[in-house]
Amino acid sequence: LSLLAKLVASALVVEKQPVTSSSLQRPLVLKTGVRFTVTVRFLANLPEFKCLLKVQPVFDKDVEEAKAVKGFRHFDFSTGDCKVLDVDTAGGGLVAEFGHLSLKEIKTRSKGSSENRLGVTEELHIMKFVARFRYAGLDCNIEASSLPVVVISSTSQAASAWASVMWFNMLSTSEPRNLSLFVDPPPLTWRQLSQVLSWQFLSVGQRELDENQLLMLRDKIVDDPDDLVHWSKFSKNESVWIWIEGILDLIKKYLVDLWREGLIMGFVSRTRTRTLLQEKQTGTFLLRFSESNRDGAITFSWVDHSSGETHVHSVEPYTKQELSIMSLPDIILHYSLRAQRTMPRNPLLYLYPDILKDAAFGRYYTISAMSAPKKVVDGYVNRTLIPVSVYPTPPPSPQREIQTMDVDTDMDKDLITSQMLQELFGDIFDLWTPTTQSSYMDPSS
Amino acid sequence: LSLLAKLVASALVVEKQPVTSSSLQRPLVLKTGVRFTVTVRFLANLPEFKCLLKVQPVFDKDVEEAKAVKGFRHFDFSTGDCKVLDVDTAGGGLVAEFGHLSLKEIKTRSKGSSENRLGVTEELHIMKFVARFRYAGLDCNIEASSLPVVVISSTSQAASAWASVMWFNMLSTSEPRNLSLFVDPPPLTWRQLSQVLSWQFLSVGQRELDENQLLMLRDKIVDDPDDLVHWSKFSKNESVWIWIEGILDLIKKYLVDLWREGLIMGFVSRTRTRTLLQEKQTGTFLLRFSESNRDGAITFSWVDHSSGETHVHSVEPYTKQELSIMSLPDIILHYSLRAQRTMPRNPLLYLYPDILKDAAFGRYYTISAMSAPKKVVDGYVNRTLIPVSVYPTPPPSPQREIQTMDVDTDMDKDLITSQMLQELFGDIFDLWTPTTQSSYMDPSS
DNA sequence: ACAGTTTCCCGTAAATGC
DNA sequence: TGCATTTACGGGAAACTG
Repeated sequence: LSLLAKLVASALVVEKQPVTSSSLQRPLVLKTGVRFTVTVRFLANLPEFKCLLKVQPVFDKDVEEAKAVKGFRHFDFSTGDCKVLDVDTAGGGLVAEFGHLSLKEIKTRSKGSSENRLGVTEELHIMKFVARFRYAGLDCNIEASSLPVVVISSTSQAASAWASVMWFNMLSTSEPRNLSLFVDPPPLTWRQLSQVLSWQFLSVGQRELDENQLLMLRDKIVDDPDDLVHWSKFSKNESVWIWIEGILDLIKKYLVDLWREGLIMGFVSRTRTRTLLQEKQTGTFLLRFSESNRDGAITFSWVDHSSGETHVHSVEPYTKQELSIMSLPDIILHYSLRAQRTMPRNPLLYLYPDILKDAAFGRYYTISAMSAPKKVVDGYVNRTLIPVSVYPTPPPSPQREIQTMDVDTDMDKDLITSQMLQELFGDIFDLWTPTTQSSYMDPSS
Repeated sequence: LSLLAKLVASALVVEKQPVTSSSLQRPLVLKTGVRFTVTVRFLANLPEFKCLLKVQPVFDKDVEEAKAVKGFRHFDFSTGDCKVLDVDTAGGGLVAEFGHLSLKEIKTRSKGSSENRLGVTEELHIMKFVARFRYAGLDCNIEASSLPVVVISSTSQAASAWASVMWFNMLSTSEPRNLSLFVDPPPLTWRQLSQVLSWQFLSVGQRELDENQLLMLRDKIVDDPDDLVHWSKFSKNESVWIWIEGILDLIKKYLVDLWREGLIMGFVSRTRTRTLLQEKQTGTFLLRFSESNRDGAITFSWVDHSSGETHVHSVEPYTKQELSIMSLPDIILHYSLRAQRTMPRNPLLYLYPDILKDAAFGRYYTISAMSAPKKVVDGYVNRTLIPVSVYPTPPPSPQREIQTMDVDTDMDKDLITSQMLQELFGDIFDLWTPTTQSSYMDPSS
C-alpha cells in the first residue's frame, strides 16, 4: 500500500510560471505579495481519476530546516489554501492550475540571534501540493514538491536569489536535496559554473559566452588552483554575480541585437584589449563591458597609430540611462573625438578584427536629424545629440582674467562662460560658435 | 443644548497631510490603498476635555449624493475605524492624529447606467470625524468635516482630480457646499481661474505667472465674451489643464531654478514669439513651453537676420527624458546649428530682451567633458553629448549608387552608412570623420 | 549607527469592466 | 469594440528592526 502511495506521489509534477514577465525571468524566485501560477500535473494519465483528486498547496510542509536554521522565515499562501480539483485539459492529462498564488510572511518573534544567520536570499523553501487519493478502497495521501524556491520581498533581491537557485541546481545533480545548503555551501567547479553563466547569456541575449569570454571570467572568478569557485566569492557583496547580472540586464534592455550577432566582445580585460588592438590598423575598435560599473555599462576601445606611437583608448562607459536616449550603434556612428590640434573625427572605423563599422552596425543606425532628417514637424528645427570626447584632456588653464564683455552682469568670476570655453579650447570651439563674434552682433552696432 | 453642541462641533478642524511627498503635492486628492494622515484639532482649548473625546473617522457620512448621483462609488477606511483619543500636544491644543488612514473601495453591484455618470475624478467625497461629547451632564455628538476630497485609484488620475479640487475651491467661496457640483459645474471667471493657475506655479516653481503669461493662457482658455471658463474646456480630455500639469511637472523636475529666476518666458504664442524676437538682434532667443506636447516639453526660439532676411526658428522641444540626461542650461550652452554651407555655430547669444546668455545661465552650466573635463577616471576618455541641428533640412538626395568601399559586406543598399552620411552632408560630415579616409587606413596599405 | 530587509508608493503597463 | 477605471508590479527610496 505505502509503496503504491509513493509511486503515485512521484507522479505529481510542479511547474511554476511567473504571471507577468517584464524584467529578467527568474523562475523559482518568488516575491511576497506578487502573484504566480503553479501547474500540478498528474503523470499517470488515467481519466478515471478525474475529480477524484483534491490538491492543496502547502508551503514549507515538513521542512525541518524551518526550525533548525536560525531566523528561517515562515510564509504561507495568502490566497488561502484554496483547494482546486483536478481537471482534464487539452493536453489530455490531469492538471490543476493554481493561478492566484501569492506568499505573505508570517511574522514570528525571536528571529534568532542575528549572528550566523543565513541571508534571506540563501533560504531555500519548497511548495508542496498534497492530495488525498482514494480509489478502489485505497486511501492514502500523495504529494509533490517543487524545486527549492527563494522568497524575496523586494525586486532588488532578485539577483542574489537567482544566484542561490543556480548554485543549488548545479549541486543538486550530485547531492541529495538539502535546504540548508547555504549554511555551509559547497564550492562549484569552474566547469559547472561557466556552463550556468553561459546559459544566462543564452536565455537573455540568445547567444552563449564564447571561449575567450569565459576565460576572462575565469580569471576574474577563479583564484583557486583546483578550479573551484566558492559561494562567497561568487555571491557575496561586491561579488562577480551582481556585476554579471547588471550586464545581463543591460543586454536585455539595450543590446540584444548586437549581442546575438556576436558584435560585442564584452568580456575582455583591459590588458587583452590592448594586446588585441595594438597590432590592428588604426581605427580598429571593440566593445567591452565596464568592469567597475555595478549596474551594467559598455565602452568601446580603439587603437590609434597615427601619431607614430600606438595608443589604445577607451571611452567612459555608457550607462543604461544614456543608452535609453541614444542606441549604441548610433553612438558608434556619430562618436567624435577631438584630439589635440586636429579636426574632430570619428576614431571608430573597423570592428575587431577588421569588419567595416557600417557592415557590422549599419542595419541598426537610426534615421536621426543628423543622418537623414525626418520631416520638420510643426515647423520645429530638428535636432539630435552627438557624442563627443575632448582628448587628450587639455592642461588646466592658468588663472586668467575673464574677459567678459562690458555688460552689466552679476556673474561670479569662477563661473563657466561660453567665453571661457572659447579661450580654453581655441579652435575646437570655433566649430560651435560663430567664427567671429561680430558677425553675430546687432547689425546696428 | 443643541446649540452648544453645534458650537462645539464647529470647533473641530480637519487637516490632511500626505504621508510621503515625492511628486506634485496634491492635498485633498486621495489614492486608494495609500496612507495619509489627518489631524483633528479641537479649537476650544480646554485642557479639562483631555481624554474625554473619542474621535472616529467616518467616510462620506450622511452624504446624500452617494445615492443621488449615478454610479457614485463607496469607500471606507481600510485601517479600520480605529478610534483615537484626544491628546494634548506641544502646541497646547487638543489634537488627534490619524496617522494610518487609507481608503478602499466597497464594490457595489449596479453602478448605474454609465450614461450621465460623473467621471471618478469629479466625485466629491468628505471625511467626517465624529465624537461623543459628555460634560457636566451634557451628552451630544459633535462632528467635523473635511473639505471635499477626490478619491483616485491610480496616479494617472491625480491631475484631473486636482483640477476638480481647484474648481470646487474657487466656487465654494460663493456657493454652499455641493458635492454634486460637477453634475452641472458652474463656470469660473477668468479672474478666478488665472489666480489659481498662478498659485500652482508659485507652489511648484516658486514664482507666479506674470501678466503676459496669463494673457497667453487666457487666449488659449477663454473663448467666451463674458470671460467665463467652462469646466469641460478646462478639464475634459485634451484639455488645457492636462497640458499645464505636464508643464508644472517639467518645471518641478528639471526647471525650478530657471523658472524661479524668471528666465523662462514659457507661455508665449508662436506669433508673439516672432513679434518679440524679430526686432531684436541676431542671436536673441527665448524659452517657450511646447503647446502640443501633453507631457511637458520646452523649446527655444531665436532670431537670425544674418542672411539679410529675418528668420525666427524654434528647436524641436526637449522632453523630460532628454532633460534627465542633459540640463537645459547645458543644452543652451552647447547647442550647435549647422545651417547651409556655413560653419556650425551656436545661434543662442542673448536671452530676450538682451541678456548675455552666460549672464543668465552661466551659474547653471555643468562642468562637462566639453567645457572643463573632469579628471580622466580609470583611464577612460571623457565624453559628453552635444545637441546639434542640421537646418535648413537638406533636400532629399536623389537616388544614387552607394559607393561603398570594395570590402566584403552583406549590407543592404538602403541601409544608412557613414559613407552615405558623408555624401549627403558634405562638409559638415568632415567635422566628424577624418578629412581623408586614407589618413586612417592601415599604414601598410 | 548601521546593514540587511521590508515597506511604501509612483508611474507605467496590463487587465478589467461597462 | 472602445473607453474609463482599476489592478499589477518593477524599481527606487524610505522605513523598519533588530
